[in-house]
Parts: sequence; C-alpha cells; structure tokens
Amino acid sequence: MQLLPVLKTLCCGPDVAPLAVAERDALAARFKALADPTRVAIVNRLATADEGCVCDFVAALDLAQPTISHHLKVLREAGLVESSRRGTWAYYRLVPEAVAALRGALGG
Amino acid sequence: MQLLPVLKTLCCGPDVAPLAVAERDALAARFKALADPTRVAIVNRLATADEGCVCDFVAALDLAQPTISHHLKVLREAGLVESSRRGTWAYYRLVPEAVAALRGALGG
DNA sequence: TCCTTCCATCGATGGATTTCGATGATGTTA
DNA sequence: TAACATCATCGAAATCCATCGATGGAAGGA
Repeated sequence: MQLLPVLKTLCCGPDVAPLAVAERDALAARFKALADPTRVAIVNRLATADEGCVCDFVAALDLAQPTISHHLKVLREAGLVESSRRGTWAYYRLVPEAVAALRGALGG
Repeated sequence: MQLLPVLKTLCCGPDVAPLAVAERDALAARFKALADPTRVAIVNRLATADEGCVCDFVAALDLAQPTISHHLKVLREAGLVESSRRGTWAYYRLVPEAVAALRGALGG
C-alpha cells in the first residue's frame, strides 16, 4: 500500500497525527481551483501552449471576457498560474511546481 | 516541458485537439470531489486506515452524521471511494485507481 | 487628441453547496 | 417483541459560486 504519500505522511495512523486543519483547508482550496470545467480547459491549454493571453481564452472557450478574467483570478490566487503584462496584453503561464505539488498530494 | 501528460496528450497544440468538453467536465467533477476540506480529511484518513465506518468520521471530524453521509455520497459518486455494509455498519474505502487517474491528469 | 482594443473590477442574479434537524429503514440486543 | 444503534434520505436555511453587463484604466494607433 504505497499510495498517496502526502495523504500518508501527513495522515493519521496509529502514531501519526491526521492532516492538520490548515493543511487540508489549503489542499481543498487548491483542488477547488481545478473543480471547474473552464479552469480545467485553461490549464489544459497552458500545459502545451506555455503562454496565452486573455483574449485567446475568450476566443476559445465561448465565455464572456469578465468570466474568463474571473477564472484566471481564481487560478492565480491558487498559485497555479502567473501572469505578466506586455503592452496591452496580459499573458498567463502555468506554475509547474504548483501542479507538481498537487500531484504529490495524490501520491506522486 | 514534459509536464502534465494528460493535459498534454489530451490537450491542444499545433496538431492535437484541445481536451474534449466531456473530458474536462469529467475531470472537473472529480477534482470537485476533493474541493472540500472535510472530503480531503476523509480521503486522508482512508489513505492509511484503508477502511472506516461512518461513525469513525463523525467522531473524528466534528460534524453531524447527515453531513458526513452527504460528503461520503459525493466521494462515492465521484468514484473515489466505495462502500459495503456489514451488519449495521457501512464501511468505506478508497478506490486507488480513481486517485491514480486524477494524479495522472496532473502529469503522473 | 480621439478612438479603439485589451483587460480588471463591480454589482447583480440564478443556481449550486454545505450544513443540520427530523424521519425512516435496517440490523442488533435485551 | 421492544428498545437501541447505525446510517441514508428529505427538506430547509445560509452561504458560496459562475456568469454576465456595465464601467474604468491603460496602452496603441490615427
């Protein structure tokens, strides 16, 4: 049973304490960032495009621009993406370490 | 850039089509099952306890029994846990393949 | 300067989620 | 049988979330 390292190392058991409240809150918050189809699609695209402006997502995802901005903000605050402005455009990229951390929580 | 296999193989790119709508909906739905601290705690405990009854979670998580039952139902419908009844008790365990699948979506 | 484009924020609305008390089904025990 | 324990479902309340139109700031072009 070597599954779920984090869920193992941080977890309960005869001697080990269960996941601390703050830690499970933080984990849940990061999973919540991926708990929406639109945000999965955005991350999905950034996984190969390695950069994209807001207008790209608006064009591709058939949603209003404020909606896309909202989802990008959620992903940004979860630390899964980061942005930078170049001229009028805002470019978004993945934060690989953040994705890897989530994967680790599932037993990487 | 060898990150995010699923998000790569299923994803967009010059030649590859983006993640299908049904696929990103399914992925988001499974992440949503982990988008709550209580459910993270349940999965966390099952990761080492390998089985637990509803009463265990009620005792450990300081929530009413219907609330725990609700969260277990969410996890069950997401395929992350499965249950079986033995006498009066309902025992829940993890479905390792489901967790592994989620991990895979993040680039296992 | 004026106009246009790109983007973030605000405010509102409709729908989903979390939580719990009450209830009922099922199985155990006295 | 009667009383009790475990658990699922129902219904309601409060909160949260996804979505969009409207607005404003900031940069670029005519």
